[in-house]
Amino acid sequence: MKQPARRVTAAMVAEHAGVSTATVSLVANGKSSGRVSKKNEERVLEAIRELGYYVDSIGSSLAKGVSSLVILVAPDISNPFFAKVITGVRSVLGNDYQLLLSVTDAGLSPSAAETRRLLGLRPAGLLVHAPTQEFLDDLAGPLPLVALDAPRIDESIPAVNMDVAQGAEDVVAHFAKLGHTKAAYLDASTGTDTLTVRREAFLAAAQRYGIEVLPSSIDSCMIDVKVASELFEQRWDSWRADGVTALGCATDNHAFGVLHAARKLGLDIPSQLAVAGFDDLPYSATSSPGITSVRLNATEMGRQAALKLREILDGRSPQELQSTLPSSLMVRGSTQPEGAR
Amino acid sequence: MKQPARRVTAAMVAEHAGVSTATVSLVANGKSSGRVSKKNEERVLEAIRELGYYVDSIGSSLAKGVSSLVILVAPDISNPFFAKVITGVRSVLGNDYQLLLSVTDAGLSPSAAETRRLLGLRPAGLLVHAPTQEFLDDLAGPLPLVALDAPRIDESIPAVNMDVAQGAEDVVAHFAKLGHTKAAYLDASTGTDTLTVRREAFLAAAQRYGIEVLPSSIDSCMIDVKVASELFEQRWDSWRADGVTALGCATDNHAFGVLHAARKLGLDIPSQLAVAGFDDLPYSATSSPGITSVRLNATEMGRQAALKLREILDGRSPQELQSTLPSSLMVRGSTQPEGAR
DNA sequence: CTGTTAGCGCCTTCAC
DNA sequence: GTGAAGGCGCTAACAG
Repeated sequence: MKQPARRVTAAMVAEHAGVSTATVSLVANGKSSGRVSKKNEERVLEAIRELGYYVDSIGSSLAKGVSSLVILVAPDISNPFFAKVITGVRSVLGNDYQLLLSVTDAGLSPSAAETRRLLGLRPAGLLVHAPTQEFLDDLAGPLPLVALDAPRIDESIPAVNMDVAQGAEDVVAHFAKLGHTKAAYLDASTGTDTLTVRREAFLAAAQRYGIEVLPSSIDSCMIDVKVASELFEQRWDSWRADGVTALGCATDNHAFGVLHAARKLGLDIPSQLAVAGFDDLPYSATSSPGITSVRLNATEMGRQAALKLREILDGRSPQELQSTLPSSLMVRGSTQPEGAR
Repeated sequence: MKQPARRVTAAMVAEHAGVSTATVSLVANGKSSGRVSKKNEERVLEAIRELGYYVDSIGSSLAKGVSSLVILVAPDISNPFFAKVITGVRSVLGNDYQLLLSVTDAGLSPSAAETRRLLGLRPAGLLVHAPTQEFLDDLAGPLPLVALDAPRIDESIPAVNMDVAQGAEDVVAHFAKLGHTKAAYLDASTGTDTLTVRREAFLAAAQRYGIEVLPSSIDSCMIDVKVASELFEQRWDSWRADGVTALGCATDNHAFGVLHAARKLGLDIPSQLAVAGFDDLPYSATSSPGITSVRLNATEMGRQAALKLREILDGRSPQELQSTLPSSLMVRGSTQPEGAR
């Protein structure tokens, strides 16, 4: 398979095989059955192989008005959680669509300009993780789209969510059962809805369970171990003074930061402070102490989102427009000493 | 900005503004200075705003023969390390190119078919993380490309690497200084070159430093905390019998698995076994014990790779075709008790 | 300066 | 079952 100086076009293949470009198109797209004679089909296939031809998706997209691209818009790829989502998506999309990720800067939703560039690619569909309403407004079109992890999104938009509210409630119930009466909450400053829901559900549940969370015991920072560590180190004195003995974290990354700071401060987890997070990262089970965390099934979320998108792309409307995946609380050493379990 | 049913094309804008499509193209691409009258330019701008027009990159790419896409091919996105690479790349690419990630299944290089689909997009350039030679062969063209983390790649291919060999040597030297004489190595089974270099450099250094690494003390598994944990649990008895007191891990993820298993086995790290890894993941500093690890500057790698690519895209040839970034050993509790440092 | 023209590579009618 | 022709939206080259 020698590499020709020039791109191999369908026209070259057609000439080489002694057929027209229409026939080449049919064969190359697997639409030949019953429309192209066996003999010509073989010839074309042969020529394709010989010349190393592949369909130019630019020309194809232009002609068809749409590409075979599915773009997964991911505001925060640093979350290891995300790799699992991709695995799920890929398992469904297979070879029929080409999956590409669009990553933005740390936790930020794409700007309007970036959104337009995305649309300029004429993707067949979009999978959007934790979209902001603003982003969806920018999109403003009938583009097939499924949102992931978008708990408060407009009901008309297909979405797959995780039951983080239940997770937050489980955390609080767990704290209550352990006898805590004063808690703090370390929020993430990226204002995605899932984080808002986590916080609000935590606070609401706290009230129900009679756990006090003072406004001064709520703070937030970026999803970054180091930043979280520094923030906690700063705030701990005051929280301790307030009588805080339990801490809910918006993400396991925050919890890691707290663990790190605690070690530095000589603060014992969980006897002096119980810490719980969300996401159940792979590392959460293996840290020391292990982090009690709300497990979310990322692979399944990716899978279901891709399934919904395919339904839409195939012209069927999804059975359930929005679905919610269950969460479960993984109790580990950061809230409860090993022996007590 | 009302959304019309149909896509807004340059022709519509031209009509609306009373100019030709060529003028619209010039203005929309910022190439109007000195070629379009102020008056017409304003009119076009006005029309663009009014209609909500944006350049269709499909049509544009077709006409120009190349897109403004830079595709980052990433075999293993689950590595948190990777998010940093992206940050670095983005900081250089800015708005001039559109960065998209192509992800494959866990650690595998793209298949030839996937590669062709990638090429079908006519990317302006490719950034490839840990490419296999096979992948580069499939590419077979004069496409601007920069490899990342490809220590053994053909010298004619621009690449940015990290000095993992030095890192491996540092680990061994550290072990030697601590008095270890028998070590094991837990390799990653994804056969990328950087992993081969890590292992070989480790073994070579071990020989120089008089540390014995029995063939039976080398094993490998996927880059996955759980899998690594299970493998170590299985092998530890035999390694201990061989007198192994130090363990080099191909990645911090492996080291995490080992830590996890050690806790289960009641094995004390580092007094019974010293463990070191590569990558210095954010979690490595905050686990307990912290993991001694070879730090690699991922952000800088992304930045430099993007810079090289830009040079190529701008028609300049990179000053240095290949460069290597230094690594540094972060010593933590997994090899040396806190007090001893 | 500005408009016209001719493709870029492909797919989809529409005749044959 | 096949080929010729038109057009997707844009840009570059060329006339005016």
